Amino acid sequence: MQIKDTMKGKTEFHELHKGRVNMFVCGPTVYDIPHVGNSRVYVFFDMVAKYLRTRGYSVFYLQNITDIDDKIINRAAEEGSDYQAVSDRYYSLYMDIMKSLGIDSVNIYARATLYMDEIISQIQRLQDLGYVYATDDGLYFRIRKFVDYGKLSGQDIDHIEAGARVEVNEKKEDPGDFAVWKFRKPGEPFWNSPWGEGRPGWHIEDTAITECHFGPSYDIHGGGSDLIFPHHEAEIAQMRAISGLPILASVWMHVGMLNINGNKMSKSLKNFITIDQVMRSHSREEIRFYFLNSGYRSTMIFSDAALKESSETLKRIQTTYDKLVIKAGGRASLYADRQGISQKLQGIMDNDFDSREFFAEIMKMTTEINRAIDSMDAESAASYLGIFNWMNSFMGILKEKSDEGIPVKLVDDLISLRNQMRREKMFSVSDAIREILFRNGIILEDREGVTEWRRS
RNA sequence: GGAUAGGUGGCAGAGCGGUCAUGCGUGGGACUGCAGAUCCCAUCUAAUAGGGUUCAACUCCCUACCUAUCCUCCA
Repeated sequence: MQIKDTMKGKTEFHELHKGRVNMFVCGPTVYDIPHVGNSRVYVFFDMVAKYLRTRGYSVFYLQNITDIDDKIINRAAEEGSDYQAVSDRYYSLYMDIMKSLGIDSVNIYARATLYMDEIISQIQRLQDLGYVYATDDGLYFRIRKFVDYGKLSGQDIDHIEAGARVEVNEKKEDPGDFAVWKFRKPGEPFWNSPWGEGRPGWHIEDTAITECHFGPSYDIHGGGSDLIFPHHEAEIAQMRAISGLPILASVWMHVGMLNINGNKMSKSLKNFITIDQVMRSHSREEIRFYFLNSGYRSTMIFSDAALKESSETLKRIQTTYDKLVIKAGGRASLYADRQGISQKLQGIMDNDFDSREFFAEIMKMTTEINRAIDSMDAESAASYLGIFNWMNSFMGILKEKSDEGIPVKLVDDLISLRNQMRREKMFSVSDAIREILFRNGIILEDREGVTEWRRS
């Protein structure tokens, strides 16, 4: 398998422990409703985890939940409740949304506040090694002591414009130094530590969590491309300072942003559309396909038109799939892929999860199937169906229709009655039968003198 | 100012040193009592501009211009 690493470019993937992939993806800060842009990252890595599993890897997918942070505290203050009420509410909302997007590949959602001992232990070790110093408002990491700081993002510390966005804190040794522990301010939640009451910095949560589950290094680290600097640089600096190892993660994968009207969709710009809003008018499958049918690293332009367009495309795949189900009598065969199509598709996916190219190939296959379906035997249909099912096991873009509803025998009988009416040119009756079946979830299609049907 | 990723047909969007994906849209055709679905054909001699390398560049190199993201809140 080849995976494109943010720093090294496309490289052959070698897992650290044979057959095992430890993957960590930056999860949300639970202070608000997730928006569409956030969802893209989680849908993508859900696919990655599932695909790697179909390739035989035992994947441990770990995601953090930042449940203590300035924004959570601010939110709690705004609404006059406490931070736990806020983080609990948005955590469970996040989980609901993940569920409705079909994201079920994560092994552990790790809440930062449950790892306070590990966080304090990391800070302690960093301090013992001389990487951390105290000011009157917190403990900071000396970025200049860690020589590789900036390597991931290609940044040169001396060219970083201090205060480009955030006010310079004069008490720090270097404007780039970041907090690993923030001392308690009046009214804020706090934990005890050897340095006094306070709470952890943002970056230390993740390294504490990953060290706890994976140790000092692991295979894949994923997240949105806006986290490359400084968040992921900080993680690398913290963990490698402690471990002395040459890497934190073997591969760094970053998913592109979602743009809306020429700008990044973000909470601070207030130009975001929440995912539950989109889910009101689009199915889980449509949303997943929309994200997955594009290169994961590119910026995506979000619009209703684009979403609608990709839904049209998906409908073609779904319709073909439904026809195959009927043709194959529901029997799928994974081992009858005589043309080696799934092998070809796998080769495409093995090339840095090239889902865009993958779907281009799926569309070609769809056209071929549609061309041949009328004269296709059940065995071939079952073989194609096997490919679709395999694809769906990691893409999650097809609805599997249940056999519930009107029994097949009754449908067949009604169709022959309707066709008799048609022969007798009693079209009002035949159309009425079609309409009744439609209202009961059966779509009829007359082709080449034969009436085919499928469940809607 | 620095860093990163890009600029492809009406639109969205890949890959690739020669054969120019894929989808959507639009127009036409086939099949149909109608509808739907599907197939076929067309839209297509697409590549920000200017240089260079090459037998050959959309693909590699250089310059300019433009866009997005990051420069310590962000997925």
